[in-house]
Amino acid sequence: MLDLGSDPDSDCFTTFFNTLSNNKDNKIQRRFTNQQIKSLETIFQSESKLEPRKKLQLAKDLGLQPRQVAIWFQNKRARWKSKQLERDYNILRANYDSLSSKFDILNRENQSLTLQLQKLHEVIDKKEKICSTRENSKDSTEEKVSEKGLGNVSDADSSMKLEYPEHNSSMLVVDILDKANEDNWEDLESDQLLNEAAIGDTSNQWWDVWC
DNA sequence: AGAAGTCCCCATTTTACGTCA
DNA sequence: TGTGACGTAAAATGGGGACTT
Repeated sequence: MLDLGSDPDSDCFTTFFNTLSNNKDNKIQRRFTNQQIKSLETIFQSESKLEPRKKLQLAKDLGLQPRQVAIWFQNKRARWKSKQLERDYNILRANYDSLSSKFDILNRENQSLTLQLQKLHEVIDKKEKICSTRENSKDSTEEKVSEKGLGNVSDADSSMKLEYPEHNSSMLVVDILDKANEDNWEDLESDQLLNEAAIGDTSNQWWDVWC
């Protein structure tokens, strides 16, 4: 290997070296000059495939064999394709990461909502049992009063009225459901609903006024 | 229809050259 | 400072498919 100690990127060096190689081995030059590369790159930017006539003209202009020009364009297309593949991969990877992140957020939200729903079902069941017990006990008392001749009580009066007292700090579950039934229910944030339902305030729960 | 020529793509090899111990 | 091993990019090769004549 010749080491001339000069800038290997300079045209002078390359030309000189190629000349040496040509004279020594009587072969065509192996490395193209910077000027040749520049011309080839410029044309490649506008057309990645060369027409035969243009190829011959370009080879003549650059002092190369037409076959060399054709090979250069083939290799250049391969290199460009490889780079493009890398760019596409990076774009797809970024999109995937973004979607994956969103999926994780939605998944966690879904788990949280499922848990909250389960708790609500448990509370409803519990309260319904309590209501049922109280109603039975009230009915038996009224039967006793009626037997003592205090008058008949109409069904309407005896039926339990579901009255909601004013409750500023919490939203009733029916309100939540009404809200969810609106057209824009998708806009409701789960956190908002949970906050409005005052799940965390055990001293003043909406289900305390259920009966 | 099929043989010959040409071009291109693709995988692979060869070569040039920089870096580092 | 010289040198050989190694890695990498570029140039070249060869096989095979598609197309034209």
